[in-house]
Amino acid sequence: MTDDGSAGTKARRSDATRAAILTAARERFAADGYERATIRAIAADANIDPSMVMRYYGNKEKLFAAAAEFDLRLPDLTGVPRDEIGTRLTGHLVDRWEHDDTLMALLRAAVTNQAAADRMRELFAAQLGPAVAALAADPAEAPVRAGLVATQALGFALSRYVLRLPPVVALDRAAVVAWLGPTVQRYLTGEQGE
Amino acid sequence: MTDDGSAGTKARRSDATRAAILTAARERFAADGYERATIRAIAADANIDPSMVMRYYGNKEKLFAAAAEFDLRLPDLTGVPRDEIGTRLTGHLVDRWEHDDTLMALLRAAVTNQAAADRMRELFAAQLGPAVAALAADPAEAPVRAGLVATQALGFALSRYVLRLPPVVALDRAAVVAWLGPTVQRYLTGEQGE
DNA sequence: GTCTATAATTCGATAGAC
DNA sequence: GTCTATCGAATTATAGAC
Repeated sequence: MTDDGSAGTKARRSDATRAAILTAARERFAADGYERATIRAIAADANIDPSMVMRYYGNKEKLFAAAAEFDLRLPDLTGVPRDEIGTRLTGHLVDRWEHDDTLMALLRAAVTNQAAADRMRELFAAQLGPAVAALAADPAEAPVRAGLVATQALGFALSRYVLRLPPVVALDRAAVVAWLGPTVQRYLTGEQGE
Repeated sequence: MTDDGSAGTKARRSDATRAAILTAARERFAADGYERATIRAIAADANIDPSMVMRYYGNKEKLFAAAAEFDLRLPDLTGVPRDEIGTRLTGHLVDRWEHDDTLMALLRAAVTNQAAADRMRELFAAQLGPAVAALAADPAEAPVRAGLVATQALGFALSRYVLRLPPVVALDRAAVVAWLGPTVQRYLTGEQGE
């Protein structure tokens, strides 16, 4: 990041090592949580020496910060038919959970690590919040609606990927969207108590 | 438990100590999760020597098992008007979260500890599952419905008490019931995609 | 850039005096 | 029953040789 070297196209040898460390870190943080994911184990997964992790990322906290960088990549929903945005958003979120370890790392770590919880709050405030605000009739209630969507999205991920509640694990993608989609739809566009 | 002594009404001195340990353990496990809740810290909270914790409960795992014993105390919903069971169940669950550290201890620990996750699965299978089955038109789909209720209930608790997402923390009890009640109602008695 | 050696802590658990 | 002392293991992090 700080030194581009002489050739712009030539990747430094260390870049591959850095990337390998990040991948291994994401997997370990996702599988074990913050405190049980050790630098030694991450280094072993990346086939390097533990001291290299320290050299590249300074300490465990900064390594986590780098590994937990995440973009929800929310699609633009303003053009979608209003009664379909719940299912569309639900489907997108399921796909993001399913194919990227980063959200799992963030979730598992956020339960026992303050910095990770801060990051998670920031993620929803900076990414989900604005997306919901763009859809809301009344911008003032956008934060609440985004928060409600978060409860269902996070609860689904917790139940399916962390706790592995059998009936929740058994649902296929279509069933998840069919069950959770209307809930998300109501949180985005509906009213209390109906 | 194993020795009643000579007088049935006289509590042994050790009973108070055991209870103090359990209370402190629940608070620490709830606040810090399984690995960060140390036996030393629990003993300090209970104003006793750390070795006493080991003497009474053997090891950390058994201490957690004792501290995480929990009863959801689900009310009988069979007499409640069918369209009100969602709000009734939601209100009850919020109250259970709010006034007992045990569920928080279980949730925080379950994210990084296998035994705690097993306990959480067992809790829902043994307590929420049957209650939902008693209400379901088709008993075969009761587990799925109970699982869906779990995703929303756990996601709410995670967002409000663990991650402390500001918009979710700001909701008062009535708003929580008004927003989440209909969701739980649909999971209990409704259909997919509507 | 890479690795060895090790410092400095912290934790669960045990042994044994009183 | 209670406490002191400590073991053995594991962790993050650093210093320094090559």
